[in-house]
Amino acid sequence: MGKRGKSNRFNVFLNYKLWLSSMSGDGIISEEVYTLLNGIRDKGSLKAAAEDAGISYRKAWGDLKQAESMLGYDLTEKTRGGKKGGHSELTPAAKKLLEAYAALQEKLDDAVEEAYLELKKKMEN
Amino acid sequence: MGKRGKSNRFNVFLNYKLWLSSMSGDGIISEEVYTLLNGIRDKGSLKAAAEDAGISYRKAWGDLKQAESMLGYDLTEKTRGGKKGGHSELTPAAKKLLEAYAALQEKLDDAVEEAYLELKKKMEN
DNA sequence: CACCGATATGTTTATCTTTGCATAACGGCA
DNA sequence: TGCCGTTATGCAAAGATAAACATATCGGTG
Repeated sequence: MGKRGKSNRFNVFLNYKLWLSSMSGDGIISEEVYTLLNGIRDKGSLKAAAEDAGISYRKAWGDLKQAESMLGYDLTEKTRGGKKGGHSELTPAAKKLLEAYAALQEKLDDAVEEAYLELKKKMEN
Repeated sequence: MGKRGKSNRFNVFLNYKLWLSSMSGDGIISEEVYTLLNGIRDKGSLKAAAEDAGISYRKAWGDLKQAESMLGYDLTEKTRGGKKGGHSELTPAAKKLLEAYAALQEKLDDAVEEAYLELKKKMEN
């Protein structure tokens, strides 16, 4: 600590959350869906992706379904039965979305970090 | 519509939400608190600010209290009784926070808008 | 000093979200 | 053909969040 004792540090973090929504406002595509899609790409299974994301399969399935209905096209191609019981994989559209979303997120992470530092500076002076 | 019929418009909006949180993760200062502070500044009353914000007085009061406890200093100076039953006003620290937050929000609004347009372009090509 | 309107706060309801449970379909494989 | 693991989906239970309700306190003012 400085010679004037405790400094007025702004000990608070800035967080943000992104989501896509339909014009009508109902239904969203949250970062959770983004996480799920990543998981599906890596694991080939919605069940595994849900577990990785720490949410119930029931919810993961519902969220994904809603996202697809909102966009108007499928994000996953899923099969039941077969050697491993079934599997899921991303459609080309989903891959495109993931790529675009990753770029968006990176850009916003930077913007938020920058904005936070400015806020902090203002609050600490 | 173009000659090839329906175009693949990306008819989805990008939304975002900001909040400040303590390091420990518990407790947040959401945009709601920002709205409340603005209302208090304009109306001189937490009750009125809560109504304007469309939330219950009970919640507004609790949110504000939590925000103050998180920051470690008061954002409002409140009195009970008196000619108008009581009133609330912002502390200098709160005014500073509001200013800083407004600047932050403007900057991020721009960043999000820009990022959205890029996303849209990528998804529509 | 009784009244008014706002702050202050505990307690109970209501609402919304997520999980959990149950059940079915599917298709390789032993 | 019976078993396995996954997708698919309805429904009830549990948890989280916010609203409502109930008081109490305070200090001008009529």
